[in-house]
Amino acid sequence: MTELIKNSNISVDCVVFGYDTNTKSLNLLLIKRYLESETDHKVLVDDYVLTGYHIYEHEKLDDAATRVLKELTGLTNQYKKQFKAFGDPDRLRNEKDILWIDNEKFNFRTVTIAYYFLVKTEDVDLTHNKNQAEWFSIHQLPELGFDHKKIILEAYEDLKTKCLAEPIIFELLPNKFTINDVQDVYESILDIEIDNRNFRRKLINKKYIIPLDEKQIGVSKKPAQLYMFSKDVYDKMYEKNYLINI
Amino acid sequence: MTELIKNSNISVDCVVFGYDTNTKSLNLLLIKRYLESETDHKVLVDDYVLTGYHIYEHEKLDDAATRVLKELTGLTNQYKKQFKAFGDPDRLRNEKDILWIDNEKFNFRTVTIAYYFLVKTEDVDLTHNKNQAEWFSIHQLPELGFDHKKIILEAYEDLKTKCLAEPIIFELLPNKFTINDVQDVYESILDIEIDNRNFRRKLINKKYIIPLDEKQIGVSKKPAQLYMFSKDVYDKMYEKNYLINI
DNA sequence: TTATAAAACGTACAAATGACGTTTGTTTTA
DNA sequence: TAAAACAAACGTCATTTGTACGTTTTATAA
Repeated sequence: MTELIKNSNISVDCVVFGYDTNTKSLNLLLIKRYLESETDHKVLVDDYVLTGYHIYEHEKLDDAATRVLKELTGLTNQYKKQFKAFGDPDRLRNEKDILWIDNEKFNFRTVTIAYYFLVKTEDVDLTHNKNQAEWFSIHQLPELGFDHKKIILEAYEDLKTKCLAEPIIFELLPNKFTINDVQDVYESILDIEIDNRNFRRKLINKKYIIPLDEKQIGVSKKPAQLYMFSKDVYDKMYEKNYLINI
Repeated sequence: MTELIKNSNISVDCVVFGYDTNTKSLNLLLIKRYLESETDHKVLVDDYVLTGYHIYEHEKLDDAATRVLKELTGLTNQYKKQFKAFGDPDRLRNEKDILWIDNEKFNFRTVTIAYYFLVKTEDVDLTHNKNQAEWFSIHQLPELGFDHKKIILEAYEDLKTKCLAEPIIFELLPNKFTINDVQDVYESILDIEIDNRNFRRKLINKKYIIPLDEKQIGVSKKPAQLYMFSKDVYDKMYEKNYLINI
């Protein structure tokens, strides 16, 4: 970590998706932006933004995103995807969207490389963070600064597509989970209802969904069978099936 | 179009995929890079690169990519996808990979926003181009400069995934095509063999594959039925099917 | 002991897929 | 002019997968 590239016009922005096992909901981690004018203390902006920062001189893009996530959540080794770059010349040029960095006005064109991360909300300790970070339901977003609403919506679309094609869903689950836990995550992300009986059969038949010699404990009804996901088995058995799905 | 951002460290690079109906092959448009040292005229680089250029001050990223494609091929309105940004700090720092722009050495870190385009090779007139542009089979690429091999391979992977999920294949076909034409494109892109009888049945049953009152002309065997693709019908009937395919 | 409710299993049918064989129709050649 | 050649187009069948439900099991709580 050395210093910032002078006058850098490249940044990373992180869309942090957090799944909350308790509420069974997909959430988004945003930080409060609250700025007053220097002269009359009138509130200029009072909204939320994604976390992002400029890239250090000798830093890879991926590493910059990882660093930003760590600063925000303390987490490392989370699932990460670079999904799009945003760089329209006017994307930071709204009257109210003047960005302040180290007390300097910063409103020239900035290209941001946008990433999304998958985390479990329970893993994040918001009180340890210097930013005013909060979780928001993906379906009830607050007022957002810059073009961050657009970035979020594109990240969400990408996530939905991705979770249908690859087993990233298990990034949001504990090591030991029930079939219904998996269904809950799918339903939260995709915002759909799934037939439990068919879903259960489909999942149980996967070789990489491995039943454990354990059941749920501390539940007030019939405890469910616990399973784990084996990435090894998945990777070994997996060969791209060229199913033309148009 | 105004002037370049001074000391800009952002560029676009274009991966131009071209389908050749005659050879039934997927090709890539690359430009020759040939540089000698100033002192002893030793050949420093003699390889190929993608076309790319820096972004004008008031230009959107997408527009920059479109401009680069037009300068290279004369084509506009081609299918375009921004698929990844590449910006590792050392990506242009190889000894031989010094980039010259307007006779000035340019070797600091540059982030490039990479796009791919789909074109028909027959639409491109290479002689009209000031660059030494050539088509290469996707399976027989020449020596490539910078990190362009990596960029190409990632573009190709993205294309393969994309063409399985969305009907972008028709961007590579004439308005009127036969079922076998479509199969040829899939086989070229995915590098697989498809059973013609099953493929034909599958395609004919799609409502947006519309049979015309026309057949092939000038063929030396039984002329095939011609079809067209209706994007209207596709868009109307299409609702995302949440088929979990893990 | 029984009621409860989620977990887990089962059935029936429709639709899609995969692996083939057969027929059709046009052009070429014998 | 008939036959050969060959791609186009159609057909069959077993298997898998998807969809829509009904039923049984089982641990806990009343």
